[in-house]
Amino acid sequence: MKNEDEPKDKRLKGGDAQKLTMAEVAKYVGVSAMTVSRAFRQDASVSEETRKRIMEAVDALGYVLDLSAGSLSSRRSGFIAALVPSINNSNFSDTARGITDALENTGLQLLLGYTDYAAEKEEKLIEAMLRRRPEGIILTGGSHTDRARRMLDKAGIPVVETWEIPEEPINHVVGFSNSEAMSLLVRTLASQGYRRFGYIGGTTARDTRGSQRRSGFLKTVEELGLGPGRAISFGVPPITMEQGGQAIVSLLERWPDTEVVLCVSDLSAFGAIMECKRRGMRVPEDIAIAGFGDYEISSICHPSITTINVDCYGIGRQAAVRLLDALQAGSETTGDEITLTSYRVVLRESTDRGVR
Amino acid sequence: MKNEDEPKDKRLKGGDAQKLTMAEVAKYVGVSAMTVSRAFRQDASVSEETRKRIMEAVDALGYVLDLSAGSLSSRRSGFIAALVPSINNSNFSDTARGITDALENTGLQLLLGYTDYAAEKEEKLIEAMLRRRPEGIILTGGSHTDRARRMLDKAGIPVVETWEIPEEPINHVVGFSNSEAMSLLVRTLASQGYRRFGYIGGTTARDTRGSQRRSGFLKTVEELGLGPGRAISFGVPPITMEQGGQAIVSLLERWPDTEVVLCVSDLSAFGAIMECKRRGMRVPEDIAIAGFGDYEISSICHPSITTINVDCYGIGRQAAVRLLDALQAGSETTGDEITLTSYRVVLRESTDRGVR
DNA sequence: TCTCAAATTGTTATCGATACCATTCTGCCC
DNA sequence: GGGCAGAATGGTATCGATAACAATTTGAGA
Repeated sequence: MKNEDEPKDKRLKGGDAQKLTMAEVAKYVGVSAMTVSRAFRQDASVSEETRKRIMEAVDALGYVLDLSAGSLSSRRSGFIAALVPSINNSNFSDTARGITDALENTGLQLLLGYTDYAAEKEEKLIEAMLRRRPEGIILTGGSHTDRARRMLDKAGIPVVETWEIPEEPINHVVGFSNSEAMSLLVRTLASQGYRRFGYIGGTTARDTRGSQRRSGFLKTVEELGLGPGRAISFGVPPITMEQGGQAIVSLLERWPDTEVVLCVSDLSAFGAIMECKRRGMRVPEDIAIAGFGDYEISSICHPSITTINVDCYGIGRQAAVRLLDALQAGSETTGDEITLTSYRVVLRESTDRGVR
Repeated sequence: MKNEDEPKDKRLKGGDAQKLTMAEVAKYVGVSAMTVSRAFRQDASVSEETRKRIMEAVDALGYVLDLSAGSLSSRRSGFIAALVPSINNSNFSDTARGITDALENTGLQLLLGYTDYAAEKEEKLIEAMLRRRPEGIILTGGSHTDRARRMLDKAGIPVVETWEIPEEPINHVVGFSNSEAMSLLVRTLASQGYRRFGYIGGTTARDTRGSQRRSGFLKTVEELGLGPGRAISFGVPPITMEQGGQAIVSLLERWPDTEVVLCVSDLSAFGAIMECKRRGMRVPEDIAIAGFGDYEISSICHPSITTINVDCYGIGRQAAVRLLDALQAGSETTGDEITLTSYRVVLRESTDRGVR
């Protein structure tokens, strides 16, 4: 046991270092590589004394475990893959945070990708992810290409679809009905006396949640006998604040007597409100506006925005927990139940015209 | 070559599948595993005809390449690691998007982590990332624990620090001086006649960019002979819209005659503006307010918010490009230059009192 | 027809850790 | 004191692809 603790600090910036392997740590300590490997895991049986010596050596040498080698032999990659439509949307980044938090201290790491609301990009990403042999995968929505479905099926890992209730779930589901949530908002506002409803959303092809909200809107307006809903499609999802502003202008040009406008998201609602104010209209006195998603901005801005609060973080967290459960259960599949997540209407100033 | 193209579609949901290996594809096609491996890369020399046959087999069998095995033997993980303070902040998610986009079609995949503005969490994440042997790593800021620096040094991979100009850069830098940017904003507003400046930011310990903005503010106010700056610390970074509102109340209680308030970010500025309006103050007539970061909201809201536009996406993109260059260059390190990214003052309604 | 370089394909060793099984050691009990 | 369970440790094969080199085929030119 020579005393070479200090490997002559020769500032080797980016170079020969990194050759370090478990075997060398083992030699340094005077044990076998297998024992070093065990020292890195908690469940393994290594004497406390040996582990301590090994960890000191690891520290002194600056060794860092190589998981890519480990995962090959153990057949466990330690990855969970998750795909969200957009990473810039705070609803989805909340979900991503929920996943990450749930994964903490499980030894699993998140591989995150964003699909840009495109099924083809999702397909490509799924393949890229599967090449890393994730132990489970979390998707947003239930709309996938055939090849994507086949790959997922073949992969034989638990799959969780989130943020909606797919008609044909692949496996696990953690989400809610966007259509019913929007329907609830329509009914709530209708019960407050609103009659002439408008809707603003993106062109539907890519954003399935958006199109479900739209159809929930249309269906409910009809059911309530409030005539055909006045819906505007504007821009490629996700629609921005600015597009929300442009859309409401179109809508009011076409149907000037609209009383209340529901938007596919708070962001477009905010843009719509600001545009109305800029044009001298008062919200909610002249026009009431509501959003969807309960973004931070909606409770802060003036007027504050009526919306649907969705448990974004909880969706991520629960999806990850479902996945962890499924992994624990192993092949004795626990049945493909649907976990419904909560949502609720949050009434705020933007639709508050007092008693009507 | 038996015709077993259709492996009797036996709906094997999550089970025995997945055993598929390159060798089996090879056997199926009647070539060696090596040839299959070559077929997956573009540069490799395989006859077009063979590649086609192999790819058909891959398709028919549903084989998915296993990169964890490949990266072990090729000694290239195909990962780039990136750490950002928060994934929920649109400035940083723009940066993450810039990185991802720059990585497209390079065969490199992003491993993303968020540090929650904590150096200790960063240290843990760096270790977790290094265990995957990334080929390069992108960090936010220049403040790291000693152990983190040592690990990075030892790893011998290119490191890019972003979003600020560290005093002691590890390697590459892509960023700008937060202090000077804030200073520019102060000077610009001073030239418009503002004299009594206030500042709102989080408690400084964790958010180094925030503290640089603060010190840039204080220094410049002093230099201009405008007396000691009136700075409020409020809340743990990142400070929210709501905290921005609370902070400006404190600030105005203490210094009621403040003319203009600069905020560490647009989000807190927005919260501050809304709170002022709620209390019946007019912005900018009674109090002018400015932010930092040029978030989408700032151009849309009313009044629109004066701010510093930062090229968040470009920071990510350029950081990734620097990394790719460094990887290409190999060990002939290309010198540790600093790439400065642009920023500019964007004057909007929230500080526009007309000619003063 | 023969030669030789380039293109294509195959063989074997290896990447660095872990699974699996064998071995050694410790200490307790009858 | 012998036997034996259980803890600690070691040896070897292996995970699934790719590097490196060898072997074979192809085709153009002499």
